[in-house]
Amino acid sequence: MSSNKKKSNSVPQSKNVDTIELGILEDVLGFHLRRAQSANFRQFAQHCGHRNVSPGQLGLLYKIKYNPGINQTTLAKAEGIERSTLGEFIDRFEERKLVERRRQASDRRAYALYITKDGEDFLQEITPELFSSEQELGKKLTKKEQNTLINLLRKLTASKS
Amino acid sequence: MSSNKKKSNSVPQSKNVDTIELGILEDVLGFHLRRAQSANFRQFAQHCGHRNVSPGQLGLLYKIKYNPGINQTTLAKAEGIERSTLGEFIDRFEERKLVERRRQASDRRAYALYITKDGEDFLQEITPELFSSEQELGKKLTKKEQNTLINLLRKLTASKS
DNA sequence: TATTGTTATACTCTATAACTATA
DNA sequence: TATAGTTATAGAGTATAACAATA
Repeated sequence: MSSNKKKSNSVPQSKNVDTIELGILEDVLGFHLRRAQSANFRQFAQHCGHRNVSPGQLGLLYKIKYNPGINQTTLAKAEGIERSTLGEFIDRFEERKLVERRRQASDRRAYALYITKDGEDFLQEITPELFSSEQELGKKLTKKEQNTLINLLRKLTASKS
Repeated sequence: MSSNKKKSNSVPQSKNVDTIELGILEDVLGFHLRRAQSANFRQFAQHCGHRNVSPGQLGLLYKIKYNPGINQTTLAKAEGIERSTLGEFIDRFEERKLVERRRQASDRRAYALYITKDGEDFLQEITPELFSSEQELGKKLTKKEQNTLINLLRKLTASKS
């Protein structure tokens, strides 16, 4: 190593992640939402990753649990995804015996979706882990701030103004 | 259609998206973050979609602009993605002449990244469209609420407690 | 040996379009 | 004709592992 280069310099060789300049992004809500979502994903993976579901999949399971008999088109709309996309998720849930499709006499085109016993057990097991993930995610905020945040996000996405 | 079925019923055939039960999800921050992010993505697509960049890509472009000479490993860490993933984004930016890789005499393994003139122009054009997207995203909140929301998200993701 | 970046590969999430069965 | 769901296909974003060049 030549003498005019120092390995330990007061200026770090690579900028610290904490000190990267964000410029205009600093005031862009969408940017902060993405970043928060990313943090959430990380916590979720850490606490619930071993269950082999994504946050989105878990959301679907809860929605099926709380809306028994819902059909795929309705659920897809509620999730903001295409029917074809949802169908594949339901396929995988069915393979894992977490969800059941039942044909309806009233409309034999549609499936009514139900959480199975295994699905209920699965949710029972993952729920405390989800709460751990939530706690870790929100640990830099007071309880009051967490409530404020959730309320603002609810208001942001409310379909009725 | 048999007489014991009514087409127009007081109960809608498919549940309204607004009325789907969320149960426990109602109080899960991660769920609301995902939903807000999804709303953001929709607004972004509507206002900036014709520019052929995703919110994540645009974030990278701004970061390169505001951190000229940053290297790929540092940028990847700041973005929370793998070097290999980032490399592909930079490839595409370079093909579009938005970003330039320059070899450094000081460390010939690394590239220093710079926004090009075309990249600057691109950002200049898209920025007002991003602001429109932001405005639409935040329109259900007062200006004060928007500020509160951003501050809470900043606090949530702050690396220093 | 360690680090920067690339390449090859694969998986998940997503959409679009064309299709079948049913209404 | 319209709707519920499936299938085939494609593209974006992501990661892992192995590699070359350089430190």
